[in-house]
Order: sequence, then structure tokens, then C-alpha cells
Amino acid sequence: MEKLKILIADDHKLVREGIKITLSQDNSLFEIEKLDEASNGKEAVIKAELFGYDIIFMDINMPIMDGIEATRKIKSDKTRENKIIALSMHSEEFQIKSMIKSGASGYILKNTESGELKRAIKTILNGNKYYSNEVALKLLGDFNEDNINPAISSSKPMVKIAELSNREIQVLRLIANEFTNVEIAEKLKLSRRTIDSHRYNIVNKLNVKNTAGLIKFAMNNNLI
Amino acid sequence: MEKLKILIADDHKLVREGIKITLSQDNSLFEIEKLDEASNGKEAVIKAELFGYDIIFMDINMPIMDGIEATRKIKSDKTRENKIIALSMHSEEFQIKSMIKSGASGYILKNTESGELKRAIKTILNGNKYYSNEVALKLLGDFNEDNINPAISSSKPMVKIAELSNREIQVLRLIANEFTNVEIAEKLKLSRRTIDSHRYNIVNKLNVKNTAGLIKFAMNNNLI
DNA sequence: CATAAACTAAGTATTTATACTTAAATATAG
DNA sequence: CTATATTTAAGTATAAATACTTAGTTTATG
Repeated sequence: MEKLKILIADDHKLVREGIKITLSQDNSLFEIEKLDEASNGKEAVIKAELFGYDIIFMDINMPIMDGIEATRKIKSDKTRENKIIALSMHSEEFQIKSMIKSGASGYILKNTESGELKRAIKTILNGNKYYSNEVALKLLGDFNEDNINPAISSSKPMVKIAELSNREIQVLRLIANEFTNVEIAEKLKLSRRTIDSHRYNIVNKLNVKNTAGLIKFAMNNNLI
Repeated sequence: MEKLKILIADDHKLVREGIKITLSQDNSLFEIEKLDEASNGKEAVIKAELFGYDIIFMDINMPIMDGIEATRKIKSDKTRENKIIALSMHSEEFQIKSMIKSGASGYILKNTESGELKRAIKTILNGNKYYSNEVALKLLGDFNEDNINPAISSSKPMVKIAELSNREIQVLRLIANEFTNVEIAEKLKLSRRTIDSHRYNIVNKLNVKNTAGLIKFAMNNNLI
């Protein structure tokens, strides 16, 4: 029987408690040697560096340092295993993608069945990836209205995940902070026209109509 | 020793588990006779009608029926006690206000200490209201930069909770749906200038700078 | 039924965003 | 080292939002 060291990183105590009770409910699949907690990304990074874990449950939205950055930091330490399972309330494409890019081995939703947590752990310890059903569906691409014609849609890539460049994300963040293009230009020491262009490109890439759509995307994908 | 019937309404199983374990950890303050769960507002309403509870923990953001509506429905049944404690991730003025208006006896945040859950129950069973610290601060009004001069600020009301009229909320929702003022005017069969006015008033009431701020408010307060 | 609050809408001016193109300078990856 | 993507930025127009005021009309509420 494997003995696991597990870290739960989530800023909500109730969620941590929920995971703890769920994990300890039956120990037929594995035994828990150590069960630590962190209430933000930074704490998780420090504990992972200090102790190392077999599995880290990582919430995405956390204060001080979010789960994406924390995951990147933890995975950059190649001397340790530290398998990371992302935990999220929602199944937003952008977040899923960011977490996987950062090195997460799994992505499960918080409304998961208790059995799923353990199945995820097992799967990942065996070197595989684990995604909640809904998450997997998102990864496989949405079949939306535009994809009715199979002749056309089949030639296009199925995965339609918004790809914003770093600069674009930076600009979007500033837009979400209620700055005008002029103000953003000043902040970044760029021409206002450059910000105009970025903004135009972002609107197109995200396929939204205006600022409202921009902010909704930013919030849904935790850019704010 | 009191024997309590408790209902936990939250769409996230892990949160429900967290509350359950927290409540059952020590039973020096009260005993739990019955502990039910609901995964959305509608389920909570039905169970409350059928069984009646001493305390209902009510999440605000839930599918099918949100916590605000569920609270209103449950409280409209005067034949039962059904004390409701709102549970929320965030301390947004608008949500707090809505829940209190709907009849909630308390409002606690999900990152609460385990002891707080029980203190809240005790306080409420004694006929009082219970608010998490952060929530209470919001209710007392923010002391922001504008309130530095006490001579001026003391003459103003302390409670600065955003008050939007029904029409304003309707317009805000349409703005959040990426409609322009012209389109909103058409939809509501009003003059574009009227929507201009509403929009201007909303921006002022919410004390935001522009559309970005509008959308952030709308999302934070679950208007979308 | 009076009074406040909400809703309506226009005036007037300015700023900001959107629409789309073109294109040069950098940077990145195979 | 070269093809590709990113970043920068301008031209040219138009549409939309913001800033504030004033004011008539409904609608609630005591």
C-alpha cells in the first residue's frame, strides 16, 4: 500500500475540510502519510519546496499568488515529483489551458463526486493525466453553431481555445482595471494607437462585441 | 442540549462536506438531529417546505435557483422558523443586501474559521443576526479616501450600499450582454437618450469609471 | 393626496472605442 | 538562419460612451 504525502492548496477553509474528509473517508486505495494545507499559492510553493508531495491539490483562484503561477513555480523544480491536480469551480477553457501549460497533471471540478478525487490520484500516480468529464469535453473542443457544416468544420482544428499573447493579456488586464487606452499607453510607454490595435485584435480573437465582452472574458478566466 | 435540524444548500459537494465535518467536529454547543443537503435553491425550498429546519446554510450562487430567491421563498412560509445563514465566497455589498432583504439571519464567508460556523448558529438561535467581520464592515459602510474629513463624512449616511433601481438593473444586464445603448433602447422601446441617462446614473451610483467597472459589478453581484 | 423616488428624455460637448488596413521592427522557434 | 508570430504604430472614419444639466411624467408610499 502506497503512503502518500498530500498538500491541499485552497484559500477556502471549508473546501480544504471537504477534501480532507473526502480523502480520509476510506483508505482502500492508498494510505495518507502526511496531509498539509496551504491557503494561497505562495504558501503552496514554499511547502512544496521544503517537503515535496506526491499529490498537490491546487485551487486556481487564490490571493497573493494564484494556482497557475504556483504550479509553474513548483513544476520548475525538477528534483521533486509534486504531481499537481488543479481544482476549480468552473471549467473555463483559458484556465484549463493555463494550468495544463503550467504543468498540472489533472483538472477536476469542485462539484466532483468523492470517488473522483481518489480515482484522479490513482490515475496520476500511474503517470497518466486525469480530467473531469466536463473538462475533457472542453479540451476536445466545442461543437458550436459555426460547426454545423462537417465538410468545413472537419478541416478546422477542433480545439478552439482563445490564444492571447502576453502583451494582449497585459492590455486586457489594464482594460479590466478601468483604464482607457490613453492611460494604458502611458503606463506601458507605448503609442495610444498601439493599444487601439491590441484592443481591436483582442476583441476579434475572443469573438466578443465590445468592452463588456472583454471584461466578462477577463473575469471568467481570472485575469483580474 | 438543543437538537438541531440543519440543511446545507450548496452546489459544491466539497463545500457541503466541509460544512458537515466542521459542524460535527465537536458537539459541546448543540447536538445535530438531522443534517440534510441540497445542491440547488429549488431543492432547498422543497426540503424546507417538507421538513422545516432550525438552520439552513444557503449558498448564493447556485444553478436552477439561486440562494437569494430560495431564501425569499423559504422565508415567505411563516409557519416555519427556517433561520437562514447565507454562505458566500465574496463579501459583495449587493449580494449581502439582497440576502438580508430576502430574510437571511446571517451572512458568513466560506473562508471562515470552523468556530465561526457554530458561533453563528448560536447567535441566530438566540434571535440575533450574525455577520462575518468583513461583511459587517461592508454593512457599516466603507471609510474611503472621500471620507477623510470627519465634519463632512459624519453628516453623510455611513451605509453606502449601491442602490440600483429595477430599470437600472435591467439596463445593466443588457449592457453586460454586450448590447449598445441604441440596441438596448430598441429592445426596451425607449429613447437612446434615456438609456444614456440610465447608464450615466449607474456609473455614478456604483462609483466606477466606465463599462469595465459596470461589467465587473454586474458579474460580482451575479446580475449575469 | 402630497411628496419622494423612479423613469423618461433632451441639450451640448468631448472623449473613447470600434472597424479595418497596412506595414515596419523585433522576437521566437524549428 | 529563416519562416512565423508578436509587437509596434499609423491612416481614416464612424459609432459609442461619457460628462453634466434640466425637466416633464409616472409610480409608489405614507
